Amino acid sequence: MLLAVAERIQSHLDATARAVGVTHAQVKVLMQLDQPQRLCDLASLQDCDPSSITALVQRLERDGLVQREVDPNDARARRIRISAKGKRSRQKFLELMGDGRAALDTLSADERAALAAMIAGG
Amino acid sequence: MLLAVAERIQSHLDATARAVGVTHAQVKVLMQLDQPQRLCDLASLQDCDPSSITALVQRLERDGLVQREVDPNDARARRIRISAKGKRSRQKFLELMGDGRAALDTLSADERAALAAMIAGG
DNA sequence: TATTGTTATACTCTATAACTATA
DNA sequence: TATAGTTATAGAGTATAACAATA
Repeated sequence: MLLAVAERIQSHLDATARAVGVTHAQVKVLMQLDQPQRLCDLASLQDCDPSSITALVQRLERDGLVQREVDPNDARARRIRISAKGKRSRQKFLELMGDGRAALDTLSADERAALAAMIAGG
Repeated sequence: MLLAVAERIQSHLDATARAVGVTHAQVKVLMQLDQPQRLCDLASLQDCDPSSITALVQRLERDGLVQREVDPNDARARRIRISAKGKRSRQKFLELMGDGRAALDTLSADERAALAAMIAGG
């Protein structure tokens, strides 16, 4: 049941990202770029392999949503910075997404009550 | 916040599926095979393109988790049936997954209360 | 030597378009 | 003509392994 809700939120998230012209994974990265982040830090935050982030960031850069710059403190590292276009995409996504409550709209009152009790009592 | 919980459940789901040696998408299909299903019905249930299900089922069949048979009522259609091995994988997944409550364990009591209120009142 | 990141490669999921076979 | 399914192709996400540059 909790799983069904998670699936529904996930679908809502995917659809919203698509409406903005980005993917779910790309949005997750954009969300973490309030400050420029090193690539390895992004990998830690997303709990995935650095090579995956390299690929992801390459697509974000290709689409003009981020810029890469050398870390002034470590010539090995790259800092990823969100662009103006990236900020617009992120903002648009958040507006469309709301707080995710829309994903609960398909649940009945009974289902919502049961779910709330489960979470509160978990 | 709701989104964070959904992400956490999603991760738990992915990790559990991986532990059983299948993918999240494959488990979702196995869950819908209490009765044999036609491929086009699986596509509807998963809300995805039939060609995606064709590919997915090919991998499930390769791994011995399902069998395909011609629908006796329609020579165009194929019925997908879960195998004994598939049932064991599904069972193991459900046992490891529990009811998904484990995904809530990282939330504080305050967070859980806030989330429960949001769901109940949504 | 250890860390940061990239490249090469491979696999899964997904979609679109063109196709075959059957209804 | 419409429906069920497949194949070809492509793009995204992910991982492993081997590698280069820097610390």
